Amino acid sequence: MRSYAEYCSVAKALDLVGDRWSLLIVRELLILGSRRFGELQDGLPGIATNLLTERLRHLEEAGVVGRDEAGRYALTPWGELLAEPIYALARWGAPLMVTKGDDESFRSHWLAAPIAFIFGGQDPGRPALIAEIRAGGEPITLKSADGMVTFQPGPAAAPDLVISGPPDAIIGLLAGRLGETAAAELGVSVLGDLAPLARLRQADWLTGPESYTPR
Amino acid sequence: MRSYAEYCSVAKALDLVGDRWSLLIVRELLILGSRRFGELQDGLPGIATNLLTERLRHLEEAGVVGRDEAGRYALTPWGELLAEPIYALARWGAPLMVTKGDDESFRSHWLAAPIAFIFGGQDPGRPALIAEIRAGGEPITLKSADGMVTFQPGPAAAPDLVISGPPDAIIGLLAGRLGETAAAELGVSVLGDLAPLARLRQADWLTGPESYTPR
DNA sequence: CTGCATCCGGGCCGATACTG
DNA sequence: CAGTATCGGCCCGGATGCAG
Repeated sequence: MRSYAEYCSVAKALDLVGDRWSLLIVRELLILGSRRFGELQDGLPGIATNLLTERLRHLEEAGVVGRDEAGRYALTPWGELLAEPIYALARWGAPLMVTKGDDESFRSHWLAAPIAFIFGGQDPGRPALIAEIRAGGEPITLKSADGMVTFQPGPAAAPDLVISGPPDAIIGLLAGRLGETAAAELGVSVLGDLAPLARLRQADWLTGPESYTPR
Repeated sequence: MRSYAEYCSVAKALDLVGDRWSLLIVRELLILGSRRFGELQDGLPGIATNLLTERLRHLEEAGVVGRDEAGRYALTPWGELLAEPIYALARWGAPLMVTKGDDESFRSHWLAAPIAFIFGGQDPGRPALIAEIRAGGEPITLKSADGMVTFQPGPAAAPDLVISGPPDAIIGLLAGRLGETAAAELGVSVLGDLAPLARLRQADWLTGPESYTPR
């Protein structure tokens, strides 16, 4: 992208990561760690290979992305700092997540951001729990331990709870916006007890004031 | 911009504000409040008028921007929430601000972000102070009162301190990266006592670890 | 003067084919 | 698997025109 040529930090940041796809490439590396070209491509449905190549080269030049011994792409320490702007954008876009359009693609690891907001922070009183979430594609694991809730891609070894269903309904259930019966009507099936999960929840993500809802 | 069509909060946010210029339009409205078309144009050097029109329409449709009684553009409550992602981006891009290129345009109100980081937070022990900063174009005012430092566009009525000079040197001085003599060599002139200003400073913006410096 | 609409050249994007 | 090459089309940039 052509530079804005402004002596402004926002403009300079956008000069580096403002191109189409760039921030989504960073999102992939942020959530999943180092990735190969083909893995990135899978997490960016519809991206053209030449664009992925060009963006990666550009991000490498800028010092945002590097390559490990195995030739896989990974964020540099400076690139990791993009977590803040990206998660801030994700939180801002949260009201747009109430329903999933049929034409929209989905990868289960994209649930990392919602999970980070809903179960964020530390709380010593929070019960330990391992939940496996199956929202399509590869399952993901949500683990509560030592008062912290963490996200992991991949299935859980010994889950206390397994939740399966469409992603929008699962987000509604996790966020507390939908009850178990309401979620069940939307196709969510639960194996195990949901009550401990409700005690993990911190934020009212997606349940903010009406006035913030777009349109 | 064409939609990413992903069920992901980041992608959906970028569907709305990921176009070229969009976030900079929001930056203008965030810093300066409601603005007219021509005022926006002045704060976005190089934007084509048709693009400004198109972006404003798009942001209006999305519920990010509205118009007041006088027909001026202003952020909606939801649009105001973009402050977080935009300021996060600004902070991330901070290491790129050490020097100003000659080809880069500058508007003094863009100093709002640096000032917010350098003098952020509340601190009851902070002295009261009014400083006028002349970095080119319209002066801006930095006011410390009740432990908070605030930014205002426009000159100060009764400043305790007036700082004039090129923007990059002024940022270096404000951030504490440059001493008064070093800043003077770069063309900064100071009227009044700088010592109280140094006591306002909170963050080590732009003085972070070397490893974060790109390239 | 402000706020836009139109037009056009060029560059960026998207899709597919192709190669080591 | 990891890109490179190519090409049509859309978006961007800059200039111009115009109505209130």
